[in-house]
Amino acid sequence: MSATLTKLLDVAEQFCQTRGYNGFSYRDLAEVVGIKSASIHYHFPTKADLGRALVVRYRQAFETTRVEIDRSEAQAIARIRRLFAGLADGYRSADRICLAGMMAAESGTLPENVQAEVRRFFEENEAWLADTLKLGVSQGNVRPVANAEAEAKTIFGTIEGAILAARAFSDASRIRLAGDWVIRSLQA
Amino acid sequence: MSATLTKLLDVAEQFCQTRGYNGFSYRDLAEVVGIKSASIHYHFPTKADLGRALVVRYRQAFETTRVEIDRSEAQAIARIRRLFAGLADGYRSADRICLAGMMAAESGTLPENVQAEVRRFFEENEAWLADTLKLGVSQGNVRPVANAEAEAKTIFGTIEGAILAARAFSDASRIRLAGDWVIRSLQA
DNA sequence: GTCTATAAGATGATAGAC
DNA sequence: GTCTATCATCTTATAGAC
Repeated sequence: MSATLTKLLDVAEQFCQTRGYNGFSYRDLAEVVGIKSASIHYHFPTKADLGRALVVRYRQAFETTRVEIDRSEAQAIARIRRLFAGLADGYRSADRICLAGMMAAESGTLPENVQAEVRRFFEENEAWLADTLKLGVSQGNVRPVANAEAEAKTIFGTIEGAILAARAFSDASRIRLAGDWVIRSLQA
Repeated sequence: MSATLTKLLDVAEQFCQTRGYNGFSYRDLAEVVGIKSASIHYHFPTKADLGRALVVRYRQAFETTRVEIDRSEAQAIARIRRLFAGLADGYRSADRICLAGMMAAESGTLPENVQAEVRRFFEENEAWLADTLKLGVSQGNVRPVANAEAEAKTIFGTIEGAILAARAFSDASRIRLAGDWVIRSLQA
């Protein structure tokens, strides 16, 4: 992967997480990366191509994160906390909300194949959360769950919503608050 | 309030909840309302004026909703359910997410005074939720809460996040799921 | 209140040179 | 890979007639 391509994705990701897919242009991108806007079309013929590449990379990064969490952490509760931290990471560093959360809001303006990648981001994280909930129950740290898949959806949405509110208030503590609330509820 | 003004706000609200503040133009608006885009500037000189008017009206509508809930419903749990229903209403009718949730995501591109109105929307609903939680505790239907204000923030964010995910999946059941989860957690 | 006309600038995108 | 040049279209906004 070329250095320019990486830089394009890095800057576009930041723009997309802070301003939205409809909130930045090839020109904005070009100015920061240091090439002309026409040159971006060499790497991403259409903006839809760029949008899709952004979600795919973001999704894969979280896949890597989850694998790393599973490798280094045995306890389910600790694993879940680590996923929350991963989601909050971007926010803390530069007021970035979750890329998939932003795109979920913008769904109505996105090409269908980009929307599909956004859904897959949710699905993969929720599936992992469901499995981890079951693990927690078997470890005795999590209260019995009637429907792990359903609870996983709500839990993931809770963190996504907390990040959204954190952005509105420029207050990262809302993410920690939500994480603590979820964990407490799972241990009750 | 003139009929055109109301229609402008109605259509703009729908656009804003489905495509975002940056996802529609005066032209889009004009086509649906049936006047020319230049005429919109008579009602809202700048798009920022329109954006602010949208949040203010949305905020006031929820104020009215909360007053009506308090008037007609005695039980705290039932009141909270009604607020959730109010938030989900727009979604069910036309895939609309919460206007304030959308704008929270788009914060980075919004004028500061619009952002302030968005924060106020969160604050007012969260304050009401905190009061209602305390009421529920005194009624014996809600478990003791250490910090009602903090819990209210997380609960509100949970519903906002659920609406976001519902949009991504075109699946309104995610909102009901989150509401049930919150209520169950409050009764545990 | 709504129109026509118009402006200055932005936007995504293409063609072809280097 | 990146550039210049160019495009058609869209965007917010203003001036002035009706």
